[in-house]
This record gives sequence, C-alpha cells and structure tokens, in this order.
Amino acid sequence: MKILIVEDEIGIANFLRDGLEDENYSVDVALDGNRGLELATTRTYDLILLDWMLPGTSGLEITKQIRKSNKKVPIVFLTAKDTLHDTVMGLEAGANDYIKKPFQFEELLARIKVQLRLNVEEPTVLTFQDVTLDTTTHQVFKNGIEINLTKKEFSLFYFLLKNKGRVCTRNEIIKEVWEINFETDSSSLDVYINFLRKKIESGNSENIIQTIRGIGYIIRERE
Amino acid sequence: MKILIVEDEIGIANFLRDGLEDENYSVDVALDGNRGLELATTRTYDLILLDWMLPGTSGLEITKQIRKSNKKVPIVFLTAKDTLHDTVMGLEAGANDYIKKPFQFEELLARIKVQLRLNVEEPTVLTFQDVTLDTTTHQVFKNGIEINLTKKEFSLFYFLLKNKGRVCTRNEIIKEVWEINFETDSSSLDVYINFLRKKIESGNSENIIQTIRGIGYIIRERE
DNA sequence: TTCAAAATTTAAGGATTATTTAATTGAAAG
DNA sequence: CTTTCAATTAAATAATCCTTAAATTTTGAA
Repeated sequence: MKILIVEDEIGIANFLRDGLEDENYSVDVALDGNRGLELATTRTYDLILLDWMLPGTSGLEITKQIRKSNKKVPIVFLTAKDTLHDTVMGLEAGANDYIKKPFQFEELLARIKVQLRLNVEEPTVLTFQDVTLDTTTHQVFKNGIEINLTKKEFSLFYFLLKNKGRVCTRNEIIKEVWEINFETDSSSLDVYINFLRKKIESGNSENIIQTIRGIGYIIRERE
Repeated sequence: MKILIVEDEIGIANFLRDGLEDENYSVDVALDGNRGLELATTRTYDLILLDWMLPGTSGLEITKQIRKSNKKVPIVFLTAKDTLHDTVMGLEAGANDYIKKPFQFEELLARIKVQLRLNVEEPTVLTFQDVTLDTTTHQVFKNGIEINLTKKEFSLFYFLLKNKGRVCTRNEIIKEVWEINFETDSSSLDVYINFLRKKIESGNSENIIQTIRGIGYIIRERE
C-alpha cells in the first residue's frame, strides 16, 4: 500500500514516514504543496495524508484539484487548523477524514486503515489447481466447465478450500458445514466427501480431497 | 437518505433526529442496543449513527455483528468514550468514523456527508441481454417493447438486476424488497419470481432468473 | 365515498432436488 | 488377523421450489 505524505514540517514528515514504514506502507513525502499536487496527480497512491498550511499550493487546494480530476483516492487531512469551520471546509472539499494536530499516531493509523480497507475487495474466488470456486455467484468451475454443487456440497467444498493446506478435522467440518456440534454416528460427511469427489475429481485420477485417516480431510498440493 | 440513530439518552437522540430531519434525512431512532441491532440487521440504512454505551447490546457489539453479516453500511460512532484505546477499538471493529462527545453538530453533519457521498452514484438504467430497466421512468423494455411490471415486480427485478452476477439470498431479497425481517413461511417471493419469469422470459427459452436451490436467485450471463 | 380493478399475499398440491440414514464393501493400522 | 475407520451404494426422508387458485388488500376512477 502506497501513501503520500504532504507536510512541510520536516520533523513531522519524518516521524510520519518512519511510523508508516514500520507498518509496511510504502511512503512518498512531499515537503511543499506544489510538489504534493504534482505527485498526487502524476502517480497513484492508495491514500494521501495532507497538511493544510503548506508553502505553494495549500492542502485544501490540492484536495479540490484531486477531486476535480475525479480521482477517488482517500484524502486524510492532518492539520493544526482546528476550528469547526476549517474541518467542515476540508471535509466538504473532498477529504475523507480530518485529524487535528496534535494527534496520536495510533489513532491516525487506525483512521488510515479505515480508509484503506474500504478500497479492498474481499477475494471471492478460491482456486486449487484447475478448480475455482466463486462465492458471489455460487459457482464452481473445473477447467472452465461449470460443476453444479448442492448447498451442502458447496459449503463443504468452500470450507475445505478456504482451509487449503491445513487438515480439517471431522468435527470442525461438521460444526462449520452442518452447523451442529456432535453427531458421531452420522456418516453424512463421508457421503458428501464422496459426492464431492465424484463431481470434482471425475475425469482425471487426481486426489484433490485427501483423507487423513482418523483426523479428517485436507486439500493440498501433491508432493 | 435513511439514517439510523442508536442512542439511549433521549435528549441527544431527539436533538440528532431533529437536526438530521432538518437536513432532509429520513431518521429512525433506537433507544437501546438490542433494538438498534434489530433495526440495523432487518432494515436497510444509508448510515448508522451509534453510541457506544447502550442498554442491551453495546455499540461496539452492534458494529461487529453488522460487519460479520458482511454489510457495508457506513457506521459512525458518536460516543463519550474518548480514550485512544476506545477510538482505535471502534475503528478496528468496523466503524467508518469515530466522533467524540461533546461534538459539534456541523462537524457531525460534514462527516456524515463524507460517508454518504461515497455511496451515491447509482446508475438509473440497468441492462441485461435484451432487457433494460430504467429507474427514472420506472419502465422495463425487452427488445424495445415495454413490459408492464407492478411495483413489487419492478422492485424485485431491480434488486436482482442491481446485483447481477451475484447470488441474492432469499432473506436478502425479502429484506430489501418486502422491507420486513422474517417470514419463512411466506411464498410471496416464489410467486413473484414466477410472475417475473412469465413476463420477462416469455418468448424465448432464456432462463434469465436462475434458481440457486437452497440459497436464492441470480441473474447472470449463461455459460 | 364507494366500487371495481389491479396488486399482493396466502395457501396448498405436486414435482423436484437435497440430505440423511443405513447397510455393505473396502482399506489401513496395530 | 482383527479392529476400526472410510468409501460406496441405495433407499428413505426432508426440504425447497413451482405452479395454480383463491383470499385479501390497495389503488384509482366514478
């Protein structure tokens, strides 16, 4: 994740850069408004952290310019301009958050994360070898050909695939897929593993769902 | 735009409601956490304004529940819990903003607008294959020929079309189109799916609205 | 306001599909 | 070799959906 800091007080800028880099963000710093606007418009960032009072173009002006060019990058003000009027103006100009100095770094970080998580789409497609599962459409494909799974089959396969590379115990699976706790005498799981294998492994001799005898099942790459 | 206020201090709740209604928002108020969670999960809001300390379910718990159910509705905390730790916790639980009491109404309003402007821009014309739906004129066309849909039929078709390519669960649909919570025994949805199919799929053998048995329905391109 | 038409909901039977149960066969571990 | 757990199959049960029709509610015109 790439963050642009536009801040003229070099001490604060460095403090922010170090703190954010510690959190594994990739950081660019602009020490004046013109440079900030230039970077903001010519490069792509996941978030822009913006002071208001800057030499050259002001933070407010930068915000307006960015929004004018229809960019949706989250903008977070970080400024000493702390009046109600300033705050409202900053937010109305297009900022996504407005933090007043002095600030606490942990809160800044939390607020940055809020902005970033909005832009992340959760992966809805799980894959294993030539099989893909899409939770949004509730479809499973093998080599591009759709395989029809029932509700239980889908939910069982989804659970195993979600935990690809890890053994899922029988109880775990039953608890999650059947949504009940104990049913030692039921062989539904066995039957459904069988259904799944028939539908998914048919065609080649691949053993996608492996049995860990006495424990449960696992989907993993073959050694 | 519809806003839910969850706030147990009735004075503040009324103040907020009046202020927001003056801004032409449609407002629901819940005076305790359980009611708040109930409304939040059974109805659809554009934003939820949340106190933390509440009788019954806490605001934090409500936030977690909403996010757990995968809802993206913006949540704004408005609370007297003003420590750094609280703020971070609230934001990490899934809130989009965190405003500390005492607050200024104009800032609250500006921050609400920030959240709401992110969610606008719904296209007015939706299309699928030879079918188009226009929300502004409330018309549906198939091959240029108008199909008359009733209010419910239109709203159901609109919901499915809006979510084209994604499975809509029966509960989701009922919640959105019928605006009620639970009605497991009602077959209205089935009946209306039937109506829609008759009107929209007539002519060719296309199966526009596909059934995902045990889950719900989906409109998607055929493979 | 009243009445008729239209829209919506409820209800029920039949058809289809999903899920569980049960019984048998097969395979691995001690 | 025996025991235990897993795989497979078939059959029974359960759940869901589709369709039709009738009952109820809403709407809009007279």
